[in-house]
Amino acid sequence: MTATKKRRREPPRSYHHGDLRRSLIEAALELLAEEQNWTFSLREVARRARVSHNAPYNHFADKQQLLAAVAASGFLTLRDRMRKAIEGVDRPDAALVKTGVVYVRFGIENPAFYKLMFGSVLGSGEAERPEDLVEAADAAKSVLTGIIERGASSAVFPGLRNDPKRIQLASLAAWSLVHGFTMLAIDGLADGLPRRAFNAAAEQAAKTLVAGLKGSPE
Amino acid sequence: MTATKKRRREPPRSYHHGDLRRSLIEAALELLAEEQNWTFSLREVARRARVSHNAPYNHFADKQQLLAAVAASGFLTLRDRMRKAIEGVDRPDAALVKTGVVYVRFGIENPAFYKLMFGSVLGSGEAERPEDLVEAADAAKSVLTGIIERGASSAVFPGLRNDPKRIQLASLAAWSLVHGFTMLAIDGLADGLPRRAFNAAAEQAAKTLVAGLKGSPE
DNA sequence: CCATAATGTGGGCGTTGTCAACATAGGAGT
DNA sequence: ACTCCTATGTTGACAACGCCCACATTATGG
Repeated sequence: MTATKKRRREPPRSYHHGDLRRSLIEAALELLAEEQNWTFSLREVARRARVSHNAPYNHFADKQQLLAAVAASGFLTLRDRMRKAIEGVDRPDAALVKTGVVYVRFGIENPAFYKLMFGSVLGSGEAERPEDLVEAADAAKSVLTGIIERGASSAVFPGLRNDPKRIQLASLAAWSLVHGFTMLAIDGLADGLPRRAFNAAAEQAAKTLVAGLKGSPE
Repeated sequence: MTATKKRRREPPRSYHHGDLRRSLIEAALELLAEEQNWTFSLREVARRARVSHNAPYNHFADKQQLLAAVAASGFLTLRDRMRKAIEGVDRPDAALVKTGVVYVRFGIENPAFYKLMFGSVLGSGEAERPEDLVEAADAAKSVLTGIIERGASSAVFPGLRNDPKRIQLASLAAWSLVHGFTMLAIDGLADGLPRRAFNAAAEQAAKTLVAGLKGSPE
């Protein structure tokens, strides 16, 4: 697919839009950033993209599916940011802390976006979870898991004993910590921490967990 | 002439309801449990309580306020469960682990309820957060904080040095861990852990953090 | 005993999500 | 080139929603 399509100079003023699917996702992202929630209507998204209120249904089965696509894109950019953040870092313990800080910052800087990623579809009680979304979420998690695996195999985290089961649990704990921290910070439940103290607090929290991983097994 | 009053009859179901406010909250809880989300309409809640679609507005400014009341009640029962769980436990480290497990279990057993507590109002981008709700959330958190304070003053968590600032951060980290773990578990992102493994996993995660707290300061 | 607040009812407005029917454009096969 | 198919867009409609209004009914206290 994506063979070389004829690049018509004709701008998308025609009846057909060109790449409406992407436009809709971008419009949704705009609204999300402006209103800091996803209560905007599908019709409003369509208006932004200058199409009729029913055009979106050619690309998304319903509003949920559009939100799911937005959420998936969020997980992917989050993954990329974490990857970039640890490009030069060798020590797994340092990398883990760094990743946590970047993760939390992403959430705090895009609160509504971050909440949407987890809140709009994943936990909405729908048994039907779009494949793309779950994949994207796993891709983000795999950054954490990868670091912990390296730490386990290089004996930086001796408590894990290089045991896949323990590694899995530790990764889950790490994700839990950063995810929970981010959520609480966004929700304004992180005590009276001033805005710029979040980074330090996140770093401290991550270090506490890493200290636990460095220790011997219980 | 038309306004003839027949007030000799007095069934318990009079024009006024009695305690509609509570009934509405209970109806909302029912719907929440049944549908596992809070997309139900305010009118549906009113129907459950057998009142007109406008009666709720005498007790709640809007739908959000009703959900906020439901959320607040959730935080209070969560607090109670945690308190009860550690009634006989003396050692702060054991109490902390126990509390975490109970916390996670509450969330997993009432997934939609738990998500509502954090998702419907707190993080909805509204600057206006009902006082009751924030208070109730703090009350739940205070159980964790209380344990960590005891651990700090009794030198079970020497890393904290009995320093209020460090205690605050550690409490936040603890809450982050259990909150994040619960959310991920609810969202089905906790790997392929079988349902009954959650307890063990939660316990392990909590222990890892506690191990970090027990260690010396960095 | 009645004025007034508290509480519940019915009607209505503008908007929403989604369905159905129809219109248009671009390609594939002949 | 012509036709037909399919992807994609449009308009129209409907029931349901949140919330506002005016009004009805009860409770209360001066």
